[in-house]
Amino acid sequence: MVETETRTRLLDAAERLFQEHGYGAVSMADVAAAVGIRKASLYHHVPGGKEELFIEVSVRGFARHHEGLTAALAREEGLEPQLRAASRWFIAHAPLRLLATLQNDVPALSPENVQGFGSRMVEGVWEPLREVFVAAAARGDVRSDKPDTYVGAFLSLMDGVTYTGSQLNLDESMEETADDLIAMMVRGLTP
Amino acid sequence: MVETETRTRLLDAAERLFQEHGYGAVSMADVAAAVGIRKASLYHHVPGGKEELFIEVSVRGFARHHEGLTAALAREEGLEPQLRAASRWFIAHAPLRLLATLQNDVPALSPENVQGFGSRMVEGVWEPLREVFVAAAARGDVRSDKPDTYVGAFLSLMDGVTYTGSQLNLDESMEETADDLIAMMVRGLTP
DNA sequence: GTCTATAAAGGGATAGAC
DNA sequence: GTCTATCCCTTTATAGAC
Repeated sequence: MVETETRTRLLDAAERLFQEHGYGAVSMADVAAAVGIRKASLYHHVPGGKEELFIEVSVRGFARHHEGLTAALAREEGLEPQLRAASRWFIAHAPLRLLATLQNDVPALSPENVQGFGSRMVEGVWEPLREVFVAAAARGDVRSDKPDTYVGAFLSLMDGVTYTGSQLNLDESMEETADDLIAMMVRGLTP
Repeated sequence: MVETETRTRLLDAAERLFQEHGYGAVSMADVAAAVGIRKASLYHHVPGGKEELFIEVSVRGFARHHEGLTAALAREEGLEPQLRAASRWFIAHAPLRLLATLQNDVPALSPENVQGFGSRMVEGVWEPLREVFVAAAARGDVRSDKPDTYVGAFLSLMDGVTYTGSQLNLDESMEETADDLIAMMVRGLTP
């Protein structure tokens, strides 16, 4: 799988479209138009067609998330600072669309690709965050030790932030909203 | 808009399918098969076609949410009990799919229907929950008064619970997970 | 109210010339 | 590597008989 210049542009364009509209709503013609070539030419770079294109883009994206998230988390200490760092990473690479992708796009894939997608997602974003909550629990910073529940919660909240932030523009920035939610997670709404 | 018997069965079947697979993934043939009639016959009951069907189902669903949610909230006092009651309502009528619907399905609708969908959603689920947080703030039960942020947070968390709960089965029930998340929201992760 | 038949459009994918 | 042309299938929706 050689990485030619056009192929990279193709993946970039497809990634942007999939992220903005979702897998099902993007046609190969849309991708081709974004790259500036004809639909049929896409199949030279991605013989497996649309599904391969989506998987390719997803794998690349999760690898980037793994790298960036891990680095961002390593720079901070303590639960709240680490979650804030993670939020900044997600906001800078928004929108996450994790729930929507899992519910709408993934079921359309072949079983092997569903599995591949899932494991890449776990490695790329779930595991790094899981370690944050596990470490916090080990320090006695969290009341009950349910790291997976909390990772799910954090990702749901980030999904919500990047969506509502980009749509209804409240008078807060996404970063401020994220900080509010993280404060809520860590310290609670009760004064 | 007379409510014949078949029409109701049609709406019920469509609602189940849309909720399970999303608007885009459900074809009129799927709906027809679920009802037990031919595709073309659907257009007798819903002349506006697929989009009208989706709107009809959504409006009915949000009205039901408004009724049930309001009643459930009125039975409880205090932030945490009210949120637990709301979670029970959503779990019993799962899955919510709110984020996925907003991101994947709604953009495919006509502008008027987008607006209609949005306002029904606000009236049906957002407003009732908003009042909970407003009241809690008035009682001094929440640190900072950002009801909309918290409604968004709560709904994101509920979306996550009903999804992960129905997929990866952790050893907890959806209700238990919801209680964990509500405790997190209200009292925070810090011991 | 439900049916068969069919139109019309769009989607993914391939063949083969250049 | 990219093009034009085309195939094949699915989907929404309509026409008109019963």
